[in-house]
Amino acid sequence: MQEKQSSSQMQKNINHLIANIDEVELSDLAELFKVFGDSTRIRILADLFQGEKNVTEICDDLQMNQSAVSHQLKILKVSRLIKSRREGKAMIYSLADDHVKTIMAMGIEHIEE
Amino acid sequence: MQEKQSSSQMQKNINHLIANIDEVELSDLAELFKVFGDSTRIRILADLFQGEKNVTEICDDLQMNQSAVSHQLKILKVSRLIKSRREGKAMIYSLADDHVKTIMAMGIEHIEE
DNA sequence: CATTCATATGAATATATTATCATATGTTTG
DNA sequence: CAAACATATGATAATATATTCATATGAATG
Repeated sequence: MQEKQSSSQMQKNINHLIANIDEVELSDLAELFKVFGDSTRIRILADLFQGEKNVTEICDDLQMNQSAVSHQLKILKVSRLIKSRREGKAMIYSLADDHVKTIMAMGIEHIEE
Repeated sequence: MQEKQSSSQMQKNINHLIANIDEVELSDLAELFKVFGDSTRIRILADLFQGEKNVTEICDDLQMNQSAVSHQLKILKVSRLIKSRREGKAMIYSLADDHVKTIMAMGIEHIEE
């Protein structure tokens, strides 16, 4: 039976959850944030907030060379932050899910204080 | 006058907010995530979820040398993710605010899928 | 006030990461 | 099916980052 929790109760659970997280998960967590921690990659993510785009469009938007962009797209893809599909010659990239949005929104809140 | 928003409406605003974020803020955002993106630093943060601790305690918990820990504490401090106060000879560190918790919780949600 | 304890810091080394260049792969089209 | 277009990839060089070592700073205490 799932009881609804008060906000402060939920906060306590988060504390407990994180305080007791194992080393492997912490390492995965660091890896995840490392992916967000590069300005090329975060610019790609922000760009994809406008909607799905192919590689050429992303290069144009960021004013960066295609190879550099492709390398970073691969890292974002492996980390499951973006997904892709082929459309003819082009590869169309888009954000993988809403976690990307939430994580970035939290980050923005922090820096805007 | 502040109107309450539906969840989907809020999501749209976040999209718009991030899609139109300027280069400087994106760069700051990358810097912020870079701080989370190191396993020593994230282990320190997780350690501090148990409550405030001095440097020696953190070193013991992480089984790491004092200098390495101090260097990383400084980075966390400058990024305003932790705060410190002196207590006699010791320096007591603690998490700066709830954003750290929220950001890490979002990250954990992502990797646990 | 000299010593000890706790922490911080600078320099150096080791390691990791990114962008670039050259080229390969995959897809369409004449 | 050869050429053109779109993207991916491997190697390399440039740069950034973390840890270690040695030492400095700062506070308590006999």
